[in-house]
Amino acid sequence: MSELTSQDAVQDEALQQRLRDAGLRPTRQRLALAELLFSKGDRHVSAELLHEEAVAVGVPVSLATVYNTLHQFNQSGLLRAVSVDSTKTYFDTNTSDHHHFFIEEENRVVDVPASHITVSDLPEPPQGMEIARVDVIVRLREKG
Amino acid sequence: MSELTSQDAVQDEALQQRLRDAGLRPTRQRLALAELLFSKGDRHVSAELLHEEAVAVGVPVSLATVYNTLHQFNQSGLLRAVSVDSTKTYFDTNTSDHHHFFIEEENRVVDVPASHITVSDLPEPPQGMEIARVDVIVRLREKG
DNA sequence: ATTTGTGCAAATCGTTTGCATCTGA
DNA sequence: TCAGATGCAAACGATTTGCACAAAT
Repeated sequence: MSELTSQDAVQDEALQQRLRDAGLRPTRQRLALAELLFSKGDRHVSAELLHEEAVAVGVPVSLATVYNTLHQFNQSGLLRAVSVDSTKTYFDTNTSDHHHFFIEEENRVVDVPASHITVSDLPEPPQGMEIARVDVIVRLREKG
Repeated sequence: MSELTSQDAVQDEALQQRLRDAGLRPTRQRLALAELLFSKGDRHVSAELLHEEAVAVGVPVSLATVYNTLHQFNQSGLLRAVSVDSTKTYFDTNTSDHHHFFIEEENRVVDVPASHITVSDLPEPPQGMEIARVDVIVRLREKG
């Protein structure tokens, strides 16, 4: 059962470890979703899209499980939720400190190239509060 | 019918004009909602809250009309929609250029004091795109 | 064996829409 | 008069939940 020596098997092991490190059991579904999420570079996916992809590659997860999984990944730091347009939630596989472009016409989220954008002159937070994170959304429109 | 000389009547006229200037008929409901929105300083309201307030002061608008009205006000520049948490839309009566604090525990949006926050080193937008707006959300948590 | 995850369908929540009725200019 | 506005209830899309079943340690 553990005799495979292909790249796939090696990658599987890595993903399994990654899930374990996050405190999550490496189940079939979670592994499949993790692979879709993390083996194609940085992505910004919606639950619906991820669900479609999973079904397409022959892993018939339920939509509910996709939602559960995305939230678990988000909580354990494997993903980061991005709030841009109040109708859908997008999950970003890039968890490092960065900001986003949002193309309204296409409902698409894109990372701002690293190290760009400097936010300075931040105000004092109100009494007893501290800054958890600063999100910058650069909204784009077609040049006209 | 137009013999009132109280402050209320004067304010009503001002609101009526404001709606007319925005290209909207000053109907009973729109006037009532405008008054709730614009006579208490800067506010960040959800459709649900505004609806409750209207009913509370004896103006039984329907929720659908509240949504319509908020969107019309948004489109005509009287309000500005703020996307912070993907579940609800908040409308900001302050339409000037400014940014927001968001207190996650309480689901509350607060203006960042004017003139604070400088965003610099903005990246080039992708081909054929231009920057429509830059939104900064400073997410706050309780200090602990 | 026990704990944790999964699937399904139903429920929920915010928001939108269709359509008959009303109302302001 | 009559375009535009409103209310209601039904429709909607994204997300959550309850619970019986299945899989992982």
